Amino acid sequence: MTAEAHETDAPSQELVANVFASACSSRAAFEAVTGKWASLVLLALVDGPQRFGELRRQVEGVSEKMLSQALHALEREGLLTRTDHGSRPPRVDYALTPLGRDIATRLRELADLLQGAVPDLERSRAEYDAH
Amino acid sequence: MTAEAHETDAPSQELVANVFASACSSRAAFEAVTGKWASLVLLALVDGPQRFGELRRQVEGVSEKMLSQALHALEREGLLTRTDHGSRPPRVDYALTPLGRDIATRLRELADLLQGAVPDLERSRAEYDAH
DNA sequence: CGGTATCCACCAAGATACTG
DNA sequence: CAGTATCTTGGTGGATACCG
Repeated sequence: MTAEAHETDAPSQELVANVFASACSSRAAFEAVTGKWASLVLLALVDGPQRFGELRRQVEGVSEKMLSQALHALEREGLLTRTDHGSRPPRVDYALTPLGRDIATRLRELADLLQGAVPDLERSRAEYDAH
Repeated sequence: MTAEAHETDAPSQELVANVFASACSSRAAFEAVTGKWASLVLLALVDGPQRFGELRRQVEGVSEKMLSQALHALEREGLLTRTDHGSRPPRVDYALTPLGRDIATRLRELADLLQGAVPDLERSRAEYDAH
């Protein structure tokens, strides 16, 4: 199903996509994009293409397996492209597509917001934990 | 640690927060915010406060347990407030804080982007799956 | 360098039942 | 209505080893 139909017997699809609907494609894409590692990978690529190893080093804590999975998933969604130069030693570059760039830009804003709010966040947590 | 220190023996903290650093508070907040259910809850509250049951119905597929956990986590981060009216029958409202609203707004933009890109996403997936 | 394959531990999360 | 408690399982993701 391309978009959500809230009318019975709707003749055309494409009425309105809805992230809240568990069957909507945008919900799946949203979950893919906001995934633990996928979001950080998108973030890392905002400033330009990167190689596998560069990404691995930049995204602290990611394993090769998880990075590989995240890259495949994002490529599948059409958010990034994989370019194998077929050289020795091997060189593979990952770059954002236009859609990927749009999304990554929003994630960047989100991250900037949170980075700037670190003192607030820590105060709030401490207060909550103190009951 | 409040922010990341990339110099050895840095005398003051607060240099620069970095989502890529696994020990940075902003990374934890980022993961909390982009969590599967938390992000949808924030999204649902953009248009105003909601009750537990309303959220449960709007966020399709969420269980009471997961919703409860997500709400507690977001309250801890200071992104939403819980208001118990202490009445019978019980009524509890959840509303975004200013910071929560900022974050939810970015998530809204992200969701809008993805909802509008549904046809692209589905085409890309189909092409990828066909090898 | 840029990955894949396999094994396995752990925990996120669903189902269910119960309470104020 | 607004949750909490307990149990159970399947998938996530880390560790390790190996391949082009």
